[in-house]
Amino acid sequence: MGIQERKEREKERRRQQIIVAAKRVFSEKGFNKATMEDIAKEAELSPGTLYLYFKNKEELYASLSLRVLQYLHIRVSHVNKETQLSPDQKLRSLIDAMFDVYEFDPLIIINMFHLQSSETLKNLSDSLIEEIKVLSKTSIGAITRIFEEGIEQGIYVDVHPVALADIFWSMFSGVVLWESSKTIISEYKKDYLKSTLVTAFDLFERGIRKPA
Amino acid sequence: MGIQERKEREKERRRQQIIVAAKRVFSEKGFNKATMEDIAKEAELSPGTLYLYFKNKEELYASLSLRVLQYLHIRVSHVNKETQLSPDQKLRSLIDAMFDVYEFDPLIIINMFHLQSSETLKNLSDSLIEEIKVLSKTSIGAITRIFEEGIEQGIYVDVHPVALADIFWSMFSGVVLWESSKTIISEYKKDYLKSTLVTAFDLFERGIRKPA
Amino acid sequence: MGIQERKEREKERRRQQIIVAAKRVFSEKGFNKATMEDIAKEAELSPGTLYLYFKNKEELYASLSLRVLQYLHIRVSHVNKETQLSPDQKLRSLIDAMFDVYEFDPLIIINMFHLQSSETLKNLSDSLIEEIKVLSKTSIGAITRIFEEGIEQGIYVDVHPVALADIFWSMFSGVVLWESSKTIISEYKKDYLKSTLVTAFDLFERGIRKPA
Amino acid sequence: MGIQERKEREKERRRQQIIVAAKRVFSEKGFNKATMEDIAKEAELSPGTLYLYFKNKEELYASLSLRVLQYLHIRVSHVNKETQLSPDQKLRSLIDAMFDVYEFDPLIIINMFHLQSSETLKNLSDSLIEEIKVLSKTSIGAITRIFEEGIEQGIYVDVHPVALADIFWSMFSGVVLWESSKTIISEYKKDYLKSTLVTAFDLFERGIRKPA
DNA sequence: GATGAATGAGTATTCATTCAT
DNA sequence: TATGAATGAATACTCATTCAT
Repeated sequence: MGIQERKEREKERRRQQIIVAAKRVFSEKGFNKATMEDIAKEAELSPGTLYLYFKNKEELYASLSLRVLQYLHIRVSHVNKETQLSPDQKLRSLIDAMFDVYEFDPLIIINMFHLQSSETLKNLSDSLIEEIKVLSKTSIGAITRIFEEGIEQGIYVDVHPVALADIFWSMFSGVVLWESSKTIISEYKKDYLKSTLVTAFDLFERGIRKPA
Repeated sequence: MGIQERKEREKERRRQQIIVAAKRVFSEKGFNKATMEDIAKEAELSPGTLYLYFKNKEELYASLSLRVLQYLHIRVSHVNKETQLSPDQKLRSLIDAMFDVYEFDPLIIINMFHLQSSETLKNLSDSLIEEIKVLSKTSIGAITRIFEEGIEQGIYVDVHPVALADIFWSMFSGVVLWESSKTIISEYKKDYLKSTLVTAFDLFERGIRKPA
Repeated sequence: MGIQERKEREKERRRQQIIVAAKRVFSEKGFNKATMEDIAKEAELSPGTLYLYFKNKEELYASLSLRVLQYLHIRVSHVNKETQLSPDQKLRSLIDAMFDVYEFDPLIIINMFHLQSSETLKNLSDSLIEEIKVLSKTSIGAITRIFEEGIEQGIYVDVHPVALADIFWSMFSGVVLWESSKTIISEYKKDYLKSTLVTAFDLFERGIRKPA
Repeated sequence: MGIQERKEREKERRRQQIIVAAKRVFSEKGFNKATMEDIAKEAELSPGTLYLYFKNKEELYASLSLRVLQYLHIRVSHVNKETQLSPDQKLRSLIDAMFDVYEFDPLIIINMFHLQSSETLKNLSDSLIEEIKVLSKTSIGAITRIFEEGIEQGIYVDVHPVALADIFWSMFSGVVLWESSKTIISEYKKDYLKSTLVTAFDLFERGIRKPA
């Protein structure tokens, strides 16, 4: 391992250290109430150091969403590569992947919608925006292809596969968001979320399957 | 009309004037980038006046969500009162109501999740929090009853009706959120949202209906 | 009683009503934390009405001090007019007057030093400033004359009588201020104040009396 | 000198720089009319920096009084330690100390009464309040002991020594306050203050001394 | 690279004062 | 006279960001 490479590795380690701290702080306080100093303290670094690794607060925040997207991308691409699986088996696999995405970072999905604000996007570097767009597009693309296959094989109803993919993702994030917010506003339990997700995916499957 | 009553009316008019301005400004800039001065200017009032009608910025913001909830509540309650309708017809009616909710304020649904933060709730008056909770609960309750009926009559699959109501609402808000964010992140069109909603509700209906 | 006169009387009643309310509020909250609305509420009037009787907040505040000064003036002048009294008897009388001044408004003496700020004086009407100056001067003048007499008669030590009057007043207000502040900063009791005043006047008397 | 120590020193230097500026600005404008920006400008620092050294405006203000109290404490304690001095000599020494306190900061004594407001105390950190209380108590305690000695030795009149100490301090601050306020309200000269203090202390001494 | 002290622009909120009714 | 809704100037305080060390 060359010196260059070791440095790269060290640098990446620091980035992760910051990201982990940021995740904790943002999760607890939300974007606005969380201060860069809070995050620096949590990461046991100085505020200045944060700026060596992230252009600004918005970009640090966005990179958290990016991590989930990256994870989603990996899992979903993998499902698609298993050519020997039937569409049904792939959908099962996809749903498993979604549960893993949720386990990977249950709270950050909430925050992914922060990205929507065009005011937010203004402060992100073009390369980061590009990466987010590409990951979003390819992940949704991979999901789309699963449904496409099912439609082609006459198993799923004849609906535009892109719409199916969008609805699939919307339902997933919608349930996560809604159940998370309910835990605060009303008295529902968090454990309830997973069972709701199971039911939701169930309904979805039944909804897209062609009647025999 | 007595003087007292006229004053009440005038006061309510002012509140609406502020709410309308706030909606515009918050929609355009988001909660944080929107300043109270922006809103005051939009409402053609002075900043101080805003505070005669709303305790603080958070409460002004929350009252926007409240309006949607109130509208939702009215529409959904109404559906439930039409006892002569079959569950299927009620579901149709409910879906129509959701479209109207969306038309009523397409952007503010996004903001409803701002309420989730417990930091935000701290700054709201107890009475406002109470009202939000009650409206949320009764609206979801009314939706739940529709599904309950369908299940009792053996038309819908035997799933906990509360879960159905949650998924119904989650799917709706998930699609609205996701499509809204896509219009910025990628190049999809806004008009696409409605057709996605139609498809989503379609799938949902098919998913919950018992196979013949 | 003519209409004119009745109006005058009514007007004076209102002024007193406001002054009494202001005294209560200023005493409790201090000049800065007290708002004009607080005072208006206490007086069961509207904020606007306050401005019909007092130019501004500073002037309302100053008029409280003026009242104490007026009372002081009356009491002290009266002592001086009793020509049949010996200097010693007059000093006794003066001390009695000081106790009455303290009883008249124990807290407002604290506030009299608010007048010192030239920034404050800027906001007072010339006539009010003039009145304060005249009352201060004549009251201190009357006190001075008592000591003057004692010195002339060889009873009191040969010190400039104006200085004696200043020290007399300073000691009085110093004790009131100090004991008031102590009740908050440390754990002394308020009742202690009066006995301290008694001792202080005692010392003063002994201090100015020529040794036999 | 280690780095740690140098930093400490630098930090203390900054605190003093701010305190000196604050003293000037508060003296000139009073607590309310003085703005944090005024003080920052006077200190040639940014407003934000002030908050790195002082929790808030009230605490910055209180720390000025603390300085006088600290100086008073040092001087008064020192007097008391000189065991070879007679009570009379100690009183002389004490009076000299009071003149020095006055020279140290003639205007800030006025402000010490700002502390009295319980509203003000609310905004101070517990540790600062504690320090003020302790300094007040021990300083007054030291003064008390001087009088105690004189009473025990039969030189001074038999009055509670705590009351003597209170009156001594009240007279001092009363004269300073009154003469300061007179320089504005009427046309007296500032130089007059010192001679009044001399006379006041003189009277006090004569007052407490037992007749031969 | 890392630090953390300093910055200073930005803003929610208050409240004395006004004025149309 | 009296009102009280509306004003809008004023300001304490925060915090993302920078940069000398």
